[in-house]
Formats: sequence, structure tokens, C-alpha cells
Amino acid sequence: MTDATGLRYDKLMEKKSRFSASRNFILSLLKKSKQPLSVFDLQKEFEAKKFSVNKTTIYRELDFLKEQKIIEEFLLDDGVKRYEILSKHHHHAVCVKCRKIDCVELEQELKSQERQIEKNNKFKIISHSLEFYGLCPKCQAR
Amino acid sequence: MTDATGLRYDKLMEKKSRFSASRNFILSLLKKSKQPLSVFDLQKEFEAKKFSVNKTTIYRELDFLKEQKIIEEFLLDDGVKRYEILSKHHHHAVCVKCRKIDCVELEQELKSQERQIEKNNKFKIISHSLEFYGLCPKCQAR
DNA sequence: GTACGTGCAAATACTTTGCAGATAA
DNA sequence: TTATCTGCAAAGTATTTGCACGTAC
Repeated sequence: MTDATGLRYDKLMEKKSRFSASRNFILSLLKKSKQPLSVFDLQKEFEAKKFSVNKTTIYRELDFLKEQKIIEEFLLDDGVKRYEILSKHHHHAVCVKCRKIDCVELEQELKSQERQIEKNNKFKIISHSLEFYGLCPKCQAR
Repeated sequence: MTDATGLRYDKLMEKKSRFSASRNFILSLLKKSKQPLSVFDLQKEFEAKKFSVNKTTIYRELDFLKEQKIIEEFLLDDGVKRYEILSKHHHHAVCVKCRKIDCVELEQELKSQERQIEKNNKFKIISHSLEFYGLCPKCQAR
């Protein structure tokens, strides 16, 4: 099954979950957004679209979608949680000036580094999180 | 100038700052700790040593030391800020079970990945943050 | 003595929880 | 109908701020 935004809802269908207006709206916002969104960002979008949703609902919905592995959460250096549709493993390039966030895929992942740590520290690596900070094209120009 | 813990205070001396008991205590705790510490961790240490410091003071002192580039702050996936004495660039390996944090230095840093992003995304990379999550030796054994 | 440091109370910000009422299926 | 979803109020947690007092130098 697919909704208006083209997002597959198979996972939701399997559960006893509903396609409420709030859920659809949050999903479509995350789907359409070029950047990961925070609770604050979502609230702004709701206001802009004159769609009334309580902040509690946003928090609960994000928790729910995270549990269902439909979206994923991550933290940047500002301590604000952001969310994006769960997709292929990638990283983020964050502009320290305008806070624009690019998603980046690495040609060369961190396998060798992980192997080194598993060997030296006897840690069994499960995942990693890697963010790059710098200046986006526009902010470099200024 | 060096204090009891062997930490150089040159940077503090340059500023109009004092060697108060709280400052010395926080610095010595961070210096002696094998792991980065959170505000909560510091509070616990203070209590254990029967040293009375208000939480506000801890926050303010950490801000101050961060500004002076004597300590650095970082975030893990739990959203808790942790602090460590500013030292050589490194990363962290975090046990998802017992939350033990190892500091790790990579033989092979991320230069090639950064070059790729600078080329593909036209981002000028300034820094990065990289944390590994997995199981520490003890938790693997269990 | 004076500027820096500290404690306390209150303010702010963020997030979670309980419960009653609303709604999708 | 009924299990899920939602809003509201309140509580919980983390952090910051103002102000008066304390203290290192």
C-alpha cells in the first residue's frame, strides 16, 4: 500500500495502527522535506499549513514511527533531535553558519576503522554515527 | 603552572580567572576520570567526596572551561552532554549495554571521506564527529 | 577593595504522562 | 463498537538567569 506521497505503509498495515490525519501529515512532511526535521520544524510546518496539531501528538507520533522503524532519529551538536524517513545508511554535512543539512553517502565507508577498533579495543561494533561540520556553498561565498 | 593533578593552567592564568575550589575540583575530576563525565556524573562525584557544589555552578564552570578551550563537550545518542579535557582528536566507542565509553584514535582518519564530500557537495569541511556503538568486551562475554 | 565566583530561587525550555474524550476502521 | 489516537493539563527533567553574597587575589 502506498499513500499520496508514495510512501509505503506496509509496516503500519502490519500493526494495529490507523491512518490518522496527524500521522499522514507528519509522514508527508518528512517525506517531502529536503532536510531532516525537528519537533520545532514540524510545528512550524503545521502552523504554516493551518493544520492544528498538539505538540504532544507530534512527540508521540515521532516515537511511534521510530519504534516502527519508519523514521529514524539523530542528534547534531546542537542537541536537537531531528527525524527523517528511514533509508539507506548515510551521514550528514551540517553548515555551521546557516545550519543547512545535507545527507551524504560515502563511497568509502568505515569498515577499516571499525575493524581496527574491534581489534584494538575488543569492542564489537554494531553501528556508528558520523556528522561533518563545515560551510555550505552559499556560506563559503559570503 | 601546574596543579596537583598535573594539569597545565596556562590558559586560565592568561585570563582574569581564579583557582577556586569548585574549579579545581571539576578539573581534577575530569582529569582523573577514565571516561568523559556528564553534569550528573560530576554531581555524583561531588556527593561521594562530600564536597558541596550547586548544580548551577557546575553548569557555569563547564561553560567557562569550554570557552577557554580547556575541556570539550560532545553528545552521544542519549542526548546527554559529556565533557573531557581537551586533547588530541579522537572518537568514542560506546557500549550499548553498560554505556562504557572508550576513547579511540584512528590510524586511518577521515581525510579521503572529507575530500569526497568537499568535492561532491561543495561543502568546506571544518570538523567531524564520529562515534561507534557496540558491545564492550565484558558485555560480549555475557 | 574589586572583580570574579557561588548559591539560591525562579524562569525557561523540552519532553513525558495520565486521563477523558474523539475518531478510524 | 472499540482499540487507537488526540488534546489538555500537569508533572518531570535539563538548563539558564538575576541577584545578592562570598572570596581569591
